[in-house]
Amino acid sequence: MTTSAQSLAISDVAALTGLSTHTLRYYERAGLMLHPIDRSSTSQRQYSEADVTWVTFLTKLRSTAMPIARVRDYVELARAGEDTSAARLELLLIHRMNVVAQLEEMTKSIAAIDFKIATYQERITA
Amino acid sequence: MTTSAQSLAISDVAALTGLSTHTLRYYERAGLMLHPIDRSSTSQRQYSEADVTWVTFLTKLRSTAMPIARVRDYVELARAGEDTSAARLELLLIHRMNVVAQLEEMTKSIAAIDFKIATYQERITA
DNA sequence: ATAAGACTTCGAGCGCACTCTAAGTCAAAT
DNA sequence: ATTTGACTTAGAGTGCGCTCGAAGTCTTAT
Repeated sequence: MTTSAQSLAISDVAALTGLSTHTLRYYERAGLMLHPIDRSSTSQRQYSEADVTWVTFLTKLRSTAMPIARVRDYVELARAGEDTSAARLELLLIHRMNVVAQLEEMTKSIAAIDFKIATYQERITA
Repeated sequence: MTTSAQSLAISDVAALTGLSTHTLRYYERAGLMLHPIDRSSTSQRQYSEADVTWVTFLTKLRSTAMPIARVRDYVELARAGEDTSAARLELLLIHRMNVVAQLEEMTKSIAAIDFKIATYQERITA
């Protein structure tokens, strides 16, 4: 239900990002968007390309387990203007450390699972 | 509060595994243990080394986002006896695929985050 | 002997992140 | 003209995984 080359309907954004329209509205309500999404004359949301770019980045933060509240902190800094760059950088660097720790833990876990898998495979082929 | 060299109190297991005593009891109630944990004469739980080994593996499954219900499926297979080995192997192999997919997604996400971090660092040093 | 503290049970409560419902408006298709 | 289906809102409901509370028992230290 695209209304122009420049603006996308919520269903388009849902299709592009893999989020449901419910979730997109929820994210906006939860203060995770950089600004309220533009509305048509009939008050339907009109997403810009930049909005989609942001939603896409947002899903990267979420898929690395950044809590909604932290994303909101980041967004509030972004809305506060250019002089919060250092604070936003710090927030991302701290998050990056968490992600690296998660990856390490998962890597250790998969090694344990692989070990178990190997014992099953030996047992079964025997 | 260890009661012997062979059996461990719930608080010991909590300390060893990083889980809370509440969580250990919850896991048992939820059917995630291979069998009910032995009790002392005063009905306090007495964990064996094998129990701790299992809890440790269980935390590996959980830390790779295996749902409680799937862990329970695995445990029920294990309880059903030796001839469910193939089914347990299959369950672990499917889980392994999920974990690899998660790792890939997180790796893509961290790349996007790193890109963003780099733009902040350029902006700040400029 | 008494007090402190760890244990027990069962069930309720919580936090997170959606996810859905209901009632209503609007636009495009037949 | 009417039906279909997507959209809107506010608020309630859901599912998961714990997490806690209350009331009581038992052990250990003073």
